[in-house]
Amino acid sequence: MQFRQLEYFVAVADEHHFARAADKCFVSQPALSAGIAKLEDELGVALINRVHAFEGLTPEGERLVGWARRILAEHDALKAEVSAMQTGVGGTLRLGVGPTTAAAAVTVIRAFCARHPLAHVRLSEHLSAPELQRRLRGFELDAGIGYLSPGDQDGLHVLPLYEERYVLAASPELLPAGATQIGWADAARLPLVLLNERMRVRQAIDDAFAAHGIEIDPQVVAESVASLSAHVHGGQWATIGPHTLLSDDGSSSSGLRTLPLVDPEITITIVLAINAAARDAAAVRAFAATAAALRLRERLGYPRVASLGGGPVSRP
Amino acid sequence: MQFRQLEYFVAVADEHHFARAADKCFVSQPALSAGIAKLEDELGVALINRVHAFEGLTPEGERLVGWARRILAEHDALKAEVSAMQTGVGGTLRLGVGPTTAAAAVTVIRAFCARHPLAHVRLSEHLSAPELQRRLRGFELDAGIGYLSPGDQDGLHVLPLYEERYVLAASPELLPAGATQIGWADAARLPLVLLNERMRVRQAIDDAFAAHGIEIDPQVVAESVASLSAHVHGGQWATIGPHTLLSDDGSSSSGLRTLPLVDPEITITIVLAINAAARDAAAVRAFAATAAALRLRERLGYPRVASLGGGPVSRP
DNA sequence: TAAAAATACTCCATAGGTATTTTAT
DNA sequence: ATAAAATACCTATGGAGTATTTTTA
Repeated sequence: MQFRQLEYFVAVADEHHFARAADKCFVSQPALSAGIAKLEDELGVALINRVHAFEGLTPEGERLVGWARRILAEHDALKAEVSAMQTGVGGTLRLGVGPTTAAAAVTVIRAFCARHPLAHVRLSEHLSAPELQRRLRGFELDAGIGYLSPGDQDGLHVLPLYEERYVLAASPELLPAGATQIGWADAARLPLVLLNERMRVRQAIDDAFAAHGIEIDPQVVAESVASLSAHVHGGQWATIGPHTLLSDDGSSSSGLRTLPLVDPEITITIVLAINAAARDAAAVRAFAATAAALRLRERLGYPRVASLGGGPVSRP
Repeated sequence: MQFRQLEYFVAVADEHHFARAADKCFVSQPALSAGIAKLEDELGVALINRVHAFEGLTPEGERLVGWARRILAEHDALKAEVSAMQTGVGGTLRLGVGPTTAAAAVTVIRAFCARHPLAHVRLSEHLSAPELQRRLRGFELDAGIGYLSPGDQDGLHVLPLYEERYVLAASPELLPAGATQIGWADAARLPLVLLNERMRVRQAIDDAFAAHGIEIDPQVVAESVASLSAHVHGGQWATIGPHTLLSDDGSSSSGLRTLPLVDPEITITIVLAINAAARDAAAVRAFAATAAALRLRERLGYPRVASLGGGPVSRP
């Protein structure tokens, strides 16, 4: 068995196509076919169903591709360990982030890259919590930032980063004059644009409404925070989202107001999650250390100072 | 980089000798030397200090040998996964056990081998708690049974197995007639043979004595439970140890008596520990599942039925 | 016909063998 | 002299290339 053959196998599993996989591996198609055949021969089991075209992995292949990814990830980690000892932490960290965690991710990535100039980060964004977990467990990602319910932490290392608070954002004219906060029942009476029901944020919001016996039916259902912002800035809708994304930071001071939602105040803990088997890799250790040192709970805590501009403000 | 080269490197790290390492790998000494040289060349770093004989690993080698062991372990795990799917769980599980956990180990191993006839177990015995941890973390062992203090569990998966209770064992003539238990202060007045101070068991015993302001100075200090038994069966000494090893099970009914030690009763939790990165291997999963299913806490609980013979007794 | 994978075949890089040398104890 | 590792040199396995075939859509 060779590392090369495992790469071929994983490439085919990813590309669903022998010739494309071969391109990705910078070898000819017959070379890749031969490599896969050799691997199957050595293991004594078919990995890929193919009659005259790719038709998916066999059950054995499905199981083994995870091991192949793991071994390749640790092969990379070994090589990265050498350069980490010689020229500092380098290599590429594959980071997945949840749909509403951009602020935290940016903060950590900025610090990480500043401290480790040779390191690179490859971002996978807009990952739902289950997808984030799947990719972490399958060694497709090195680390992830997002929601993770306590029951989903098996096999992962979890470092809590900060608590996400929920706020309502809208043009001032939609809101009661002079209000400094708003209850869920009042929020339900506004024309709302919300994320779709598959997102963890939305589920938390629905739960908060449900606690008041309210079933919400937003006028607009969106798929990204950018879309939320666009709708809200038009002035016709209000939205609900994490304070890290909706609080006015001065850069887009279009007269938008944000009010903390109360009764109840809901929070979601945003964590850094790492596959337990991958945490020893140099870049992963460094990323986790950076994230821990940032004390995001203080930097991204609510309430933050609005209209000061210039990003997060650290408070004693 | 090839798996073979990593094997060569690990073999040299283990054997401290190129020719012996080559034997272990079933290749000629020059082939092994060339393989190591190739690996060092590819990584761009010296792994082994040698002028005209082996002189230890370089700092880089020291760090990388752990990665090499890990990758090789997972290489084995991948191959084992195939046979596990085809012919059931097989391969060899490298199990480390602490100095006084034979009873638990035997019980689990018996069940594991019965359920998975193709699987083999390679035992490393008499491992101190720190050594057990070191080998688990260094991928030299797949699983371990022993003591593990809560602070030492980072990077390991821990499954509590049962509570070890401490008893005093001696010939009846050394003990107060009719006693059903004995206090630490009374135990201190007997001629004692104990394990040495480096063993976790002994430390717990010393702590219990210390709670009464007693500093113990046993007449005999031994290194194995077998030695304890031999001394105690001679009739001149009493000893203190875990109930699983000292309680009379009928097979050696030489008139020995065991009394539970009280004031205080001390217990130590015996756990199954697994490297977090190794727990997905088929044999390791199977071993952990077997151990969990055994409900050792009930089977090895104290007090157990003495003088019935025939091993552990399960109680409702 | 076009597209996808396997087959045929050639080539050469390299892992591994044996024999020998180098160097230190 | 002995032991340990490196070097020299040879062999052959097999990985990778190009060209081609096979098979289905």
